Amino acid sequence: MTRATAAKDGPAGPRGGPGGRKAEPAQDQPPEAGSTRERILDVALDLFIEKGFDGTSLREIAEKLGFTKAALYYHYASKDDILMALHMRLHDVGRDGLKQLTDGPVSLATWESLVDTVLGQMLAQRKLYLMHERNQAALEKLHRKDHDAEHEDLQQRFRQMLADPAISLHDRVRMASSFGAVFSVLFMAGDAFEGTSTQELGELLRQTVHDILAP
Amino acid sequence: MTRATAAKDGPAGPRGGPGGRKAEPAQDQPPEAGSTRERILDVALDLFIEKGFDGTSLREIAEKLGFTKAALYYHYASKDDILMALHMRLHDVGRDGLKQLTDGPVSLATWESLVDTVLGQMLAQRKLYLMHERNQAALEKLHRKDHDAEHEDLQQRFRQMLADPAISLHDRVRMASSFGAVFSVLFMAGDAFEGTSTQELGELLRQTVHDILAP
DNA sequence: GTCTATATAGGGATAGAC
DNA sequence: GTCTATCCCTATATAGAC
Repeated sequence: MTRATAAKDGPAGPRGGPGGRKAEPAQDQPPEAGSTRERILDVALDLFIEKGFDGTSLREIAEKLGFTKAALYYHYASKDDILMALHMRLHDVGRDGLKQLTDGPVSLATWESLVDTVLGQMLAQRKLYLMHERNQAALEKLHRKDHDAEHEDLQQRFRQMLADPAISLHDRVRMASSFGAVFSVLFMAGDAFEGTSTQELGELLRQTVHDILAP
Repeated sequence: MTRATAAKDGPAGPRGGPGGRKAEPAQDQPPEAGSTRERILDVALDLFIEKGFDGTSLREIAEKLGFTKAALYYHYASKDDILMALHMRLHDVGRDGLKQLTDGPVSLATWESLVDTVLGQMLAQRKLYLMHERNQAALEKLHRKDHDAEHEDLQQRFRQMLADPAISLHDRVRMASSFGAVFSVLFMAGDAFEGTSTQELGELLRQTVHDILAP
């Protein structure tokens, strides 16, 4: 395909630090929108969805960007690093949603509002969620290595709540089902709902979620 | 990609068919339960779920079985062949369910009975479905190569119906959601419902599905 | 920041002995 | 049916030039 020549190749200097070279500073800086670093992620995101993480080679990513494999290593220390960066994108998105998660008991009402929040995020960041869904094995492998960083994954928290013995089995099935409703429409239906506006789809799904959780 | 040289259909192993050089049992026979061929699939199934198809090496499979990588090639011509054999297991299971799929119009009632059928199959063949869910990229790649064999996949048929313009958007969302309910409880909830009997889970899910599709 | 060239590892697959 | 040994290829990753 044609390369996305965005005209503005970023300002000089690897601010924040190009992946783990010998002794580079950490890269916790805010990501600049059109930077090469970000463009790499955009391309990788598409390929990881289409061919899977393992099925995608660095050469493919580089070629789509118009340069060679080796150049990627200036921006990311490893292939895993690219996956991790994409994971962090989702992590940032999900942080807001997790804030409303108190440590207290979960009611069907709080669950509904949680699912509503996540639904909004999924509609806005569809590809990011899709990539995660289709590369769970690779992501788990990644997590095993970096067992630092608080693993308050959305997925993990969800599963915890679904296993909460304080909630009746009936309700837990409904909770899981309501999430599955959203998930299947957005990520498993192929292009069956492609022509539908996100707004309309969102409304229909919110209503569905509500009905599933209704007593 | 696999190598381009040499013959593609390596005549290895006890599969019948053209070119099988040894006098071995044909492949279209009923699979013998405890046979090495079946044990290979059992081990591969677990590993493909845990580490993904690409993340699993033939060496790993062989080691779990107590012999070496090369021995696998007596039973299967390639790694893809193993995946395909697992896919066929599911194909066989799904055939019954697809029988009730007429070419006529789909009502919510027929959809419900279809989901009920699939639910039963999923409860009985949980790992097989889970493997498919977690290796969609690899399976799609496989399908591209073998563009023979009628691909009336369950997934494909489902998506077709969900895109049917003769059905209202509202109903199609409900249809997808009902499937997602089943899916999420069985495959996305981790071990949250591990302690629950399949019967009880089945009943709760059938009721949920019914409620989602109810007018 | 990107290139060429290269090191290195691991995987799938084959040949032929037993 | 399984083994050892080997081939070939592709992939990640590194070194150093420009």
